[in-house]
Amino acid sequence: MAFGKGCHLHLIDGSAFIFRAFHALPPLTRKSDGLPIGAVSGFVNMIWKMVEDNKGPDAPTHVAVVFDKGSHTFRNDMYDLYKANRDEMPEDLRPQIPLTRDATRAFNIACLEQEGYEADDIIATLSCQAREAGGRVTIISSDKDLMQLVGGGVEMFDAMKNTRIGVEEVEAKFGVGPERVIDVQALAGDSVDNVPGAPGIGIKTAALLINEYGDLETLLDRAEEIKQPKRRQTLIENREQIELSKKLVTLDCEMPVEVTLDELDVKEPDAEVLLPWLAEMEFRTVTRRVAEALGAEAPVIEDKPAATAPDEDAGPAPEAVPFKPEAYEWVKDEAALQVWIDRILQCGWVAVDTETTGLNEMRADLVGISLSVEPGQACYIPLAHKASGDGGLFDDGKLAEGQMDLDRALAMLKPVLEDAAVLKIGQNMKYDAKIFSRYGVEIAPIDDTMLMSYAMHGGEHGHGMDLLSEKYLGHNPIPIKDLIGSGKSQITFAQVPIEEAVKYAAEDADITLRLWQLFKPQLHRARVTTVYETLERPMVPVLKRMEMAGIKVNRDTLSRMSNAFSQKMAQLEDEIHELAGEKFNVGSPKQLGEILFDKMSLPGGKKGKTGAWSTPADVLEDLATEHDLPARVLDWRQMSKLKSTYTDALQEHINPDTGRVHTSYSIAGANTGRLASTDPNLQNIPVRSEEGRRIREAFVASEGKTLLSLDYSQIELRILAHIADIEALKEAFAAGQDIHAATASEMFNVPLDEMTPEIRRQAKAINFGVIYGISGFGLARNLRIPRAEAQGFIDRYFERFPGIRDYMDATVKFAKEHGYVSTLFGRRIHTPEINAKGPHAGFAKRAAINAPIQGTAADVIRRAMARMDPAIEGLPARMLLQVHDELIFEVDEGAEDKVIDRVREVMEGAADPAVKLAVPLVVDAGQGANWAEAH
DNA sequence: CCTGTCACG
DNA sequence: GACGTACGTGACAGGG
Repeated sequence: MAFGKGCHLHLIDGSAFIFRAFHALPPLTRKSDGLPIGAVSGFVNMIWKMVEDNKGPDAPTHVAVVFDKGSHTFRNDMYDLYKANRDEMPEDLRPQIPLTRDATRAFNIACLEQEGYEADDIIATLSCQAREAGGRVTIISSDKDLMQLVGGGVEMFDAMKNTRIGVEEVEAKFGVGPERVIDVQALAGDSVDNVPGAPGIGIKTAALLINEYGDLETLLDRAEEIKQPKRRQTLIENREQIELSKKLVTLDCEMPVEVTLDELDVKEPDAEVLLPWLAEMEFRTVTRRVAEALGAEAPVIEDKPAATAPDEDAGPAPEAVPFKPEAYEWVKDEAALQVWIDRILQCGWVAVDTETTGLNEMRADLVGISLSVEPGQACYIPLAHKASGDGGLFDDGKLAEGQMDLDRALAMLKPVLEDAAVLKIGQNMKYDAKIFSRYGVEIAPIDDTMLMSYAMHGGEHGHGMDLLSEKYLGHNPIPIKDLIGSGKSQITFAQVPIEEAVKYAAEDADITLRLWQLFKPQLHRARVTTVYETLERPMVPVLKRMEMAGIKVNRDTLSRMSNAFSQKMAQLEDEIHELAGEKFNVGSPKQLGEILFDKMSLPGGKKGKTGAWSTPADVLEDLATEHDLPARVLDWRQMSKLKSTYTDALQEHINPDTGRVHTSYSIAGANTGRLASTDPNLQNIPVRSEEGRRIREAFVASEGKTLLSLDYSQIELRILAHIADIEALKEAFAAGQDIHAATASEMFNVPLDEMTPEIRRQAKAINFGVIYGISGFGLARNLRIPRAEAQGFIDRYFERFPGIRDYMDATVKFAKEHGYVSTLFGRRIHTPEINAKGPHAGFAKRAAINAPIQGTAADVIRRAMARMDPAIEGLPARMLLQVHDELIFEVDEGAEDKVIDRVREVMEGAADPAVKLAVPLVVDAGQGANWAEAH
């Protein structure tokens, strides 16, 4: 196609780009043979982006990539020191130079280079030709040496910063228009290219002089008139050198190029050439994308690591991209953010991390966001960092410089974060999802490295990011303490200087991305993909909604109770002091022990590790039969516990904005698969004692609504019956019998209709003991009976239910062989201590026996929860709390029965279809205006 | 920061 | 033969 008016030529400065890419990007290597290809990869991505982006009205009609050829040019003939201070080309870059040319040809783009000339001269010549032909030119480069070409239809574009450079930008840089740039450069010189210029004169002064005299020649001719003696002398003395410099910096617009503009017309890449080449380079992502765009099938790239690569479990591979905090980008404006968004859309995933002012997701404010799409490449977008102030009373709280508008950044990111085609990767994503949600962004879909670790390594170690990074990437991240301190002098992340924040925050995203790349394929090999996808990951959106909903807590109720407890405690305290004959701190076990066991010489005292007397409740209970003082202390302790932990602390947790209490569930906290509730813990609200149970009256349904409580009846015993395959238990459950009574009947040969509460109580204790990995000692203590008697019960139990012992033995044997035990749904709980010697051994054995039972129950309710939202969709109900075997809902008055039916169906059928339980799951339901009534 | 105690399933 | 033992959690107070 002939080049002429209306045509648009793109000239890509290939040499400059790969140099910049080489230094800016992490040293990526080809997996199969370790060939360094980081710069080529950056180049290919840039080219592909240009191809993709340039389909609009401003699309180029002609394009070429221009390279330097050789190191000797006509400038060296003029000045032998030209570019003489250049370092040797880095060893890892050298092999990438020819590959870049191959890449250009593979994309079917003209590849230009000419002996004796620099790429800049080719660009200059073609630009001039194009301009004369009436066309437009975009030079893809940020090289200042090319800025003299800008103007009259020629502009530049910085591909790495994604910014265009026009006349204004050139003026901003050089202080003169493009046509006078060479004059300024001639005076200022250039240390990079070793252009001498005028000593002592920089760009600022040069621009000043040129603007005053019009151009370099006039300036030099009239140098005598310069007022400043030093400048005058310099210009006069160095005239020759300055004139040489101008020749060096002036690009040759009339060199003999070997191509015509017409030959540079844009051509579609040939899939049959391009795809095999990309595959050979092992660029997985871009190969896939190009194949999609060209409607061709992506060639298979074998995932064949270098022969020297170690086993992936042995630690980080040696070719791993190193961590370089200085490579992380501080995103300051929309253009820079847009570059990241484009990269994310191109690769289809992104690691995301938010920085906030605190750990409470319902109260913390967003301070910044970090992103990473490739190991070693991450950015931080600061949004609400404060300008450095003393943080004191007179700190004006102004925002620091270099930050995007928060709303604007979120508006730009929202489509990506909510894009179903872009996977968002996080470490403990529930936290970030809640933060984003408060800013109107519902992040999805997600992957969570913490939960991947939990699925694969539950029981082996914790799943915090610092630990995972150290263990699996061999990298110790910057501790947050280094930035915000700890204790009293702790500051918020908003007060951290942005330079530091970038290194910390971007590193977190980088680490998360690397962990994800490592874990993702391992999930499958560890056979826990289903566990992760059905039991862990679905908890994130479900718990997010529950936690954000919160539960209404009546402050007045708590406050009144608190006062009542205070009065009662004061009264008890007086009585205790009276009985003791002296005043002491009742709340101090140490002081209490001294009163009881030293002063009063009561029996049964034991000392703990610290040498202080131990005064647990059971010891005091024994003493209470004979003495008033320990009985009063027990009452006091109950009051004290209820007051401090519940009536007082709970009030502090009422969110002032919502009037509700928002707990936070840890998905990966408990080894068995149970959730854990924190800040506050709503899974241990009192219920067993009458006084304690009244705390639940403060947990209320909001106006016009009702609280529902649905809980699994005896779920762990049912699971035991199934797993250990105990006929008698299964039958009792199938018949809907009272399981503890049935156990008692079987063990003690008492007909059900003659069952006494006492016998049933003992059987109940044994049933629980079995689940916990029974021991004579433990049962004896629990039932307060002699150890021999307890052992007799156990023996009899195992006689009647031999399958239980078989299950226990088999489970321990499996754990010893494999190092883990499994739930019915495939969750693995590792038991690293199982082969330990000494007292640890007993613990580990019982934990191994208990884990599949407790864990399966945990899996069941997780499955129910994952299905619950769609099941109750359309009903005026929402799920608020989970307490291991119980779910709490808030529903509109009148909808109770309908919701109970639907929820019960989901809960009772939660094991289906993955596991066909040999026992029915039964759910009991309650309702009321508060939790005490509903339970 | 650790220990003891006690709230829950 | 002695030792130490129910399983899983989290929060608070005391004390070093």
